[in-house]
Amino acid sequence: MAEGAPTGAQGGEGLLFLTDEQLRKGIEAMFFAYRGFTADPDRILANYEYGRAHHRAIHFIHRSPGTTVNNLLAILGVTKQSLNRVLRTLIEDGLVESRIGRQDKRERHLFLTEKGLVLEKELSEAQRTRMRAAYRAAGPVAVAGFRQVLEAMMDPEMRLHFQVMKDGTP
Amino acid sequence: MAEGAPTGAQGGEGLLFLTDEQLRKGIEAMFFAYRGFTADPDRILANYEYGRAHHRAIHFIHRSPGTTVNNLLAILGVTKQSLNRVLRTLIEDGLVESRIGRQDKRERHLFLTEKGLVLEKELSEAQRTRMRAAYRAAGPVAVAGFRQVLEAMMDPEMRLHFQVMKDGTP
DNA sequence: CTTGGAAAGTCAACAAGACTGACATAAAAT
DNA sequence: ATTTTATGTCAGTCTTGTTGACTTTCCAAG
Repeated sequence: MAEGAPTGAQGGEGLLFLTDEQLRKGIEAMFFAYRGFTADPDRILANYEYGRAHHRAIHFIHRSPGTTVNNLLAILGVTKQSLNRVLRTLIEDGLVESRIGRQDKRERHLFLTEKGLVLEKELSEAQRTRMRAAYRAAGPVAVAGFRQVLEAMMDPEMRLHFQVMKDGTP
Repeated sequence: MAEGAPTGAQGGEGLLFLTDEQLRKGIEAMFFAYRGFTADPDRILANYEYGRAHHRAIHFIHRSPGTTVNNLLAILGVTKQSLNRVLRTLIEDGLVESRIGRQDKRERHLFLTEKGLVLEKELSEAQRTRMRAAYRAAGPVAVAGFRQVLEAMMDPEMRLHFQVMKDGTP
């Protein structure tokens, strides 16, 4: 198949096509696609001397302005020390602003600055361009399936973070 | 999914639903799903003091027994120094066998040993189990779409590596 | 009001896994 | 005979992750 659509054994109820071969192809597809998925931002980040960790922080701060460090930790699944190093450089470089919480002054609320928004846009537009091309090539029905499988593949805890974000109310 | 499937604007020709919002959801879905995708093998590898790099080498050697180092380099997209470090430990530990080529004696052909096959099976079964659950939950049509979008997202060069592998003739 | 504990930050040390660059060896290709 | 290719290796660097120990701030419960 030049396409990855299970051809013959598919009609029934989605049992026959779950061969180890089919699953292995899915696994490799994830591997190769994720490489493509990160390739464009990685190239951009190299120009700024940042890495993927910076991109992730920028993405989720943009996604949920005012989010706390702890929130970010839960989403990113790294240690606070690791995140802190990244955040510190972003704050020093003036891409992220950290505001002490008004109710709880222990918390830091994170926002992108103008400069941060510029880099965010550069990164996300590169990534969206590839995603858009893939979506266009595959078509709407395929995209719906793509999203369904990805969501089913997440850890339940991550699925919550994801779903919360889906309706735009962080 | 609860939704994620573009509902209204989808019927037409797959243009209207490509909003930045939809694309951003796809980007986050990739991020969270890839985390789930690697979580189970990562846990297993930790017990053996191996990392993801070892898993990748094991996977592709299993996939294409007798593959050369150069082949592996092209597929994995890392430097030879990086791959060599991983291969060396796998060979030392008796998981991988390196045989000098018969036609071209410069080449090393790589094979999993019995021991290597055991770890490969443990890793791939964990990964397949998650993939199988996701496929079952989403259904065959979704799986076809999943594969289509992933393939469209790959770099063209990687797509070649992937397609070569799809028909079982490495 | 005092104290316990949570949230955040910091410092230090370390490891995996990527990178570059330089160099070595063997064998194939020219 | 020379060049190119395939592989391996040494040395050094960078990013990003880890643990562990410790401090500061501050909310909240006793």
